[in-house]
Amino acid sequence: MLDIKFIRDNPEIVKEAVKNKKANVDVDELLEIDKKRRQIMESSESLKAEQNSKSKGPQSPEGIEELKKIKEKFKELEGGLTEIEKKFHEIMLKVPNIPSEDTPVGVDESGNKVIRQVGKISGFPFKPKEHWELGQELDILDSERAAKVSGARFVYMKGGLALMEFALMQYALSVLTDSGQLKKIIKKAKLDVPDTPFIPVLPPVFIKPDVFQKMGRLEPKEERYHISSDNLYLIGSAEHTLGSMHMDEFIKIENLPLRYVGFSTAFRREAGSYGKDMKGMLRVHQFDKLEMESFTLPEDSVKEQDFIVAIQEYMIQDLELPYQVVAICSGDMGAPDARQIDIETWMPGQNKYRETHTSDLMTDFQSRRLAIKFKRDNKSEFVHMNDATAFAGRTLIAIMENYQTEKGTVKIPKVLQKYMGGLEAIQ
RNA sequence: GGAGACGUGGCUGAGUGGUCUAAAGCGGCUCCUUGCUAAGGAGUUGUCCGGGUUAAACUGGACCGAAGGUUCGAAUCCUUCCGUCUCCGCCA
Repeated sequence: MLDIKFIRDNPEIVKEAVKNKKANVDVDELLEIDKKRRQIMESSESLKAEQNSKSKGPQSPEGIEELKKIKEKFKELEGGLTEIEKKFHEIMLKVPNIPSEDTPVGVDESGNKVIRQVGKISGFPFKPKEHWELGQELDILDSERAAKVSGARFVYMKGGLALMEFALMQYALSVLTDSGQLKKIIKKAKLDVPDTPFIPVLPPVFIKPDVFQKMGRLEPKEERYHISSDNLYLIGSAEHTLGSMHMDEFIKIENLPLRYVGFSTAFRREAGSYGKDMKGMLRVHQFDKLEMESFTLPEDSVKEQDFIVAIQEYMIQDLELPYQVVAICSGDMGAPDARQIDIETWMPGQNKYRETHTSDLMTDFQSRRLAIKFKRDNKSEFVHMNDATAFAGRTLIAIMENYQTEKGTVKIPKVLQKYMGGLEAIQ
């Protein structure tokens, strides 16, 4: 949510953002409703002030009659106010965040800009297979039985693949929780951010509807799993319950930046992607993800995102995977984002870069709805929030396809071997 | 899931229809005194939404777990929900 004062003072900037983000919001209507809302508020509040001052202590019968009249008038005004506030709030929730200045303007993914490509795409002396072929042949990925038991877009991950997921997560945790390694990353990327380690968290995977709404992640609802018996949603990312963890709290300024790394299963209905990426585990209803979430001072949030991207790149480089960094354009980014940067990792089987990581700079868009603040010079301000993928299941696809051999086996990246009992290949 | 108790400011805790503009204590902050691993005194104290202001000052309203309701008037009465605790049951 944006600050209504900001919208009042900068209607053109907001209109531009609405247009570039393809949001369906009438800013002029919003401002008109805001004006009306404040008018009603003023008259209803002064009426209430009158009522308050007159209703002190026991009343004479005439006094009660007079107060009854004030009450009736007040109720009438208040009814109108409730209605208009509801409308006001509805539109406010739809206003998207303002894209950062360096966000490319564009209507869809064709407007995204590749910032850099890193790592050499290695040629194979044979035709590289797709991950689902490798997985099936090595008996580490079973979609057929998963379909039988759970339906389409589910998988069983088995044997070396199951082990590799845990290895990947453990490797990432070892980097993110170690200030020494973070310091190295900061130095290498020439950044000026503290080396505060990420606090590991295993968050809940259920979330209440109102909290989901405040995170700006409830929509599109068709994408969410809803448990009607308890009116709860399944999260689509650990971000959803990590970001809302400090809802309605003041974070002490000396605790900023506050960084978390959360592991959870992510649930996605994948509505609207019928027939797309049906094979294997690229697009599934359920996958595991390690997610970074950080709360910072407003002036630090952009470098925080740069830092987070540097961490992502550092770890992908450690896995020796070729990738590209992509600035997502206004029309393709999420409504709560100010700046979205994706990392696409090379997948030789598909002969394409595919999205494996994303990084979202939310500025105060979420914290304003969630009321997450800090105090500075006796004033309260909203924190800024960043969230980003550390690793998700898709990275395993990139590893399988890049590390495959002619015999159809999959070698294990060096940095992961120690987390897999020294295993060097899945065969 | 069953039975019972409870939810008040940063914390402890009083308040069962009007004097609550929420007592008192602790903590925090500011100043004073004293003089040294400390003590004492005075003052101050939250959040949100309006108005006002360059910014403040100032000012109106709301907030006692949440949402509704009763009443001229609700922390206090009623309803629903959420949460916490105790006991029982079930259980990785």
